[in-house]
This record gives sequence, structure tokens and C-alpha cells, in this order.
Amino acid sequence: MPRESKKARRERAGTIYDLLQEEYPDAHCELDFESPFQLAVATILSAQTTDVRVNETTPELFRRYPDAEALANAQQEDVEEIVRSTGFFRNKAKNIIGFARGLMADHEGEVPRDLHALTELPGVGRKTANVVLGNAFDINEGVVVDTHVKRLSNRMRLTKEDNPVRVERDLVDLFPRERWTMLAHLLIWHGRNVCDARKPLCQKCVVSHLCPSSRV
DNA sequence: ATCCCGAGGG
DNA sequence: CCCTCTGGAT
Repeated sequence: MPRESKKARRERAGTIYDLLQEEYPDAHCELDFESPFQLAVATILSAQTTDVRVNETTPELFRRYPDAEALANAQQEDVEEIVRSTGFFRNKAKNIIGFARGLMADHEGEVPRDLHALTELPGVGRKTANVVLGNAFDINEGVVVDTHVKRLSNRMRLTKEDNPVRVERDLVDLFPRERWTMLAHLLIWHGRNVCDARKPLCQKCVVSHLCPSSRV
């Protein structure tokens, strides 16, 4: 089996995208939010946790701390109690308060529409920044690479990299910019519903014929 | 590389 | 019990 050419991989990637979009026409960000600030906070909380669990904690969190000014003045113990069930709760409470204070100090309480400015803020890495830019501002700055995107990209051999930054570099090279945000949603939905981490349901997978890891 | 750290599934 | 869930900081 010869090494797949760049052109062939781009075509395969495009077909995978089309089939997944057909399968998940309503794929979207499943975190509940009403502002860029709320999406950023919810995304920080979503580390190593299901979005369902995040959505259980954020109504109370945003009721008490609806914006950066309120959260910047919060007591850490109060925030810890609200976000406890998301795991890593001490770090997450510290991070979202630090994030709010950073917004107040450097951005007049508003979330910047800039990847570098975002990643300078406490608790915000490249993944979180890409989520905010793509889903709060409709800016296709990069591809969100989370645990699902990394796993599926490797299984489908859209990349051979393990480092998330390198995975993203391969993905932005394979897909046109206007597809970057939706690509992550499609891979995440497929990862949750079919291409499970432990027991992938290759029999139910609409792209199994394009996947080198398929066991069908 | 390691720490943070909760909940649900198999 | 072990693994996984939209990671980031040190």
C-alpha cells in the first residue's frame, strides 16, 4: 500500500466532511451560553468533563456572576462550590476568576476577538480560544483540537501527530478555512455517538469505508 | 512529564 | 477496578 498523496488525502477528507455533515446536519456547540464571556467560562470548565455536566453548573454560576465584573469580584470558595462537579474544581474556579480579572484589567471586561490576546488570559489555551472565536464570533481562526478531534483524526489518518498543535496544523492544511469550526463539531458529534474512545461502532459509521482503522 | 480532580460507564 | 470526558499550567 503506497503512501497516500496529499491530493488523495484532501479528497478523502472532503468526502468524510460531506458524509458527516449529512449525518449530523444540526451539529453545533452544545455548551449553553448567552454571551462570549459565558462561552469562554463554560469552555474553561469543560476540560476533561462532559458538556452536559458543565451545563448543569453554569445556570447557577451565571445567575450569580453574569459578567466579567461580577466574576472578577467573586470569592473563590463560592465559585468552587458551584463548579465542584465538573472536576478540577479548585483550578477551574481559580482560572475562571483569573480570566474575569484579566478581562477587566486588559480588555474593559470584554472578550477579545484575537487568538493571541485570548491565550494570554488565565486558563485559556489554544483549544479554548478556538472554541470562543469560532462559536461566539464566527471567526475561523483554527480548528478546535480536543480529545475527540485528536482521536478521530488519528483513526481516520488525517494526521499521524499526537501533539494537538501539530494535529491542528495538519487539519487546517486538509480543510478549507470556512469549514474549520464545523469540522470540529462534526468530529466531536461522531466521536460521541459512533467513534467511541473505547468501543468504536464501525458497523454504524458512515465513513468506515474511508477509515484505515475501520474494523468492518 | 506531572498535577489538578469529579462523575459515569463497562 | 480502569478509562474517559470539548485542557491548561508548571
